[in-house]
Amino acid sequence: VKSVSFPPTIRDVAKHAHVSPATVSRVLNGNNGVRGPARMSVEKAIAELGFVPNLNARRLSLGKTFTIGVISPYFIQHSFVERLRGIESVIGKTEYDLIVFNVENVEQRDRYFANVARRERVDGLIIITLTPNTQHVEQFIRSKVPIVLVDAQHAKFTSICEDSIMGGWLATQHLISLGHRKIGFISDKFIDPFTGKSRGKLRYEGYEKAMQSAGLMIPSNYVMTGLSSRADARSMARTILTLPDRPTAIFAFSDIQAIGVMEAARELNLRVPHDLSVVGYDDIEMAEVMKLTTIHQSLFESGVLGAQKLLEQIEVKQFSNQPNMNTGSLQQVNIELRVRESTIAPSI
Amino acid sequence: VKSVSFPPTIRDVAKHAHVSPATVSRVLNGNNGVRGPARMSVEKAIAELGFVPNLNARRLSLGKTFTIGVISPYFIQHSFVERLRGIESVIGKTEYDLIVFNVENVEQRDRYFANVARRERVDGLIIITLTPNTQHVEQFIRSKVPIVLVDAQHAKFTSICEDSIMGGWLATQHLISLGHRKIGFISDKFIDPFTGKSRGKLRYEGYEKAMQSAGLMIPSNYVMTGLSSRADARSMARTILTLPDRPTAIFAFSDIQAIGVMEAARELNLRVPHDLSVVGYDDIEMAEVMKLTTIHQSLFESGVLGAQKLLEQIEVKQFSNQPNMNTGSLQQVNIELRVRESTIAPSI
DNA sequence: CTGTTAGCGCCTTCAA
DNA sequence: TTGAAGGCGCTAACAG
Repeated sequence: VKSVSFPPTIRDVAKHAHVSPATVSRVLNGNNGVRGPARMSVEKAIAELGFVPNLNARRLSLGKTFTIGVISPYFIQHSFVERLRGIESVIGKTEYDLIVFNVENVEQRDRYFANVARRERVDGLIIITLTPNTQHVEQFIRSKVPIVLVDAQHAKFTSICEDSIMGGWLATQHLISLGHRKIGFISDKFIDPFTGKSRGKLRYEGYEKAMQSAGLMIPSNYVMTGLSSRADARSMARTILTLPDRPTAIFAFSDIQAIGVMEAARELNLRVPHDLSVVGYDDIEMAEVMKLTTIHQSLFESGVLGAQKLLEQIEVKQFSNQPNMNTGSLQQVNIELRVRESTIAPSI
Repeated sequence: VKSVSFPPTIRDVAKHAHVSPATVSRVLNGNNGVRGPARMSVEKAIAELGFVPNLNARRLSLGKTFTIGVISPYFIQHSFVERLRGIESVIGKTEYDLIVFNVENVEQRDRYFANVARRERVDGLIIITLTPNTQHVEQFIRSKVPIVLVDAQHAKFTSICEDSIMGGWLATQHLISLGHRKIGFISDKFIDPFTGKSRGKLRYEGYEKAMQSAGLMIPSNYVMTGLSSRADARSMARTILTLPDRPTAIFAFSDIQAIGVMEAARELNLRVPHDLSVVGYDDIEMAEVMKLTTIHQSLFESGVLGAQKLLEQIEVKQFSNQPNMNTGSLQQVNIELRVRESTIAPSI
């Protein structure tokens, strides 16, 4: 028995099998022709020593990181977990590791965008809910790292998101067809220095379109935007619901906000749905529990799609050294209206 | 201007600053004496070229990975996200990257345990909710990788978890002091080939203790265990609540299960809390929305603690090459009863 | 088909 | 204080 280091290296295996390290490397890396006997003894040695190739050495040698980065704001956001699961379900089956970055403010975002989007850090990057600005875009392009946007959209990058205008329209149209004529809208900020363009703006456009087609007015105080938390939505809803001529229905940007609206209604002794109909967006687990009518979007699937698109781009880049081939493509995720018990015809 | 590769290497910087690579490395790695002028020109060159050291090269050279792994079952579990956030809040401030592994079945778990717990893969490992078995423990010790358990406990490893017996006792005692005498208990499986020992067993012990102290019976059909999902809890609750002599209160292993219980009650036209009191565990966001009485445990804090303990172990290991110094220490996370509107004195 | 050699980018003795 | 040289473990080009 030769002296072997722990963990064993490729050289230990080579000695053990009486071959050269190169040969071991060859059997490791697939089908390059290695003859029967040599291959056998190498495989035997690998098994005996419990050899596993050192990932860092491979990374350095190959100039690949075998790592996919995920940058997302607000890990706590319910939609994030679902998307991460989707991403993981794809990446977990590959040789890539998944490394996550949570960003909570502008500085952190800029730092991560600059430091993570480098060829030596990740082979690909999935950015969730953050829309890169011009400066970021330049950095990204220069870095040549394949990038996919999920729940955000930019002409220069493959983007995965639902048709928010359609979603806004569906939700609003549902309320209109129930007979509502006074419909409020609550959202996160339409534009925000942190996340960039919000999906809320597009959902508003859908809302607006439906209202206009039905010949309905949108009083300016029926529309409020703020932070995306439940508490903020609750306070916005309180404002709208105490208006002299309050709406009979509210469409909220997200389920979390919609639940905030329901809480505000409860505080004001308004029964949902009899006194107030509420529609949310996302169809998180809580929506089902709360029997909230909502727009279902497959968050998990958006993660899956994002990961798949990214892997494709990485592959394309490896074959033809022309990065960012597919960029700008927009992949829409299906959405559909899920009617539950929070919406009903207006009683007033 | 010299020709520089992109991204620039330490050699490019050296040329640019008319010094040797070693000198650059020295200024990079801190306070090793580098004289004023040399240091200045190196720093200038670094800034001008936008040089960032190649992480993989550092990793290989230093034999460190600058990576912390997190292995958890069920990414979707609400508690996971909170804990991950806690972990991230600590690790994000360090030079370590966070790499996540989602395990969904026994094979995957064993594979990750074997492949991830290696010095060349991670500098430390946080394992959530999974109790390692004897074979895993051997592997872990042999690997010399610092490991911390969160929401699980093992004598050989630093463990972070709440006092589940106390929690079970608190919840049950609350119901008893309200006047309940017939109290059911619903839990995930006490022992499971996948996760190992469940916290549920300990919570049961607390429940049992409180019941016994109060001289109350625990009919065997008042206790059920199964999958930890809402749906499974709902079906278990349905069974218990349709018993000829049904309990007036149910204590559930988790908030998610408690909500399943509430749903079952709703289906059976039992009002919560008037006809049935329900207590949960964890205090996830949904618990507040559902006004569920629950045991609050600081999930975020358990992540923070786990990460801190791990970093300590890594540091200790670096100074004295004696790994796993602190092992076996058990760090308890605070818990407290949060009384909301799902519990009330029994009316029957 | 297989061994030898050089190199990925950095860090760290060892001399000077 | 600084430079030269060698090595981390693996892969790939080039001989044989």
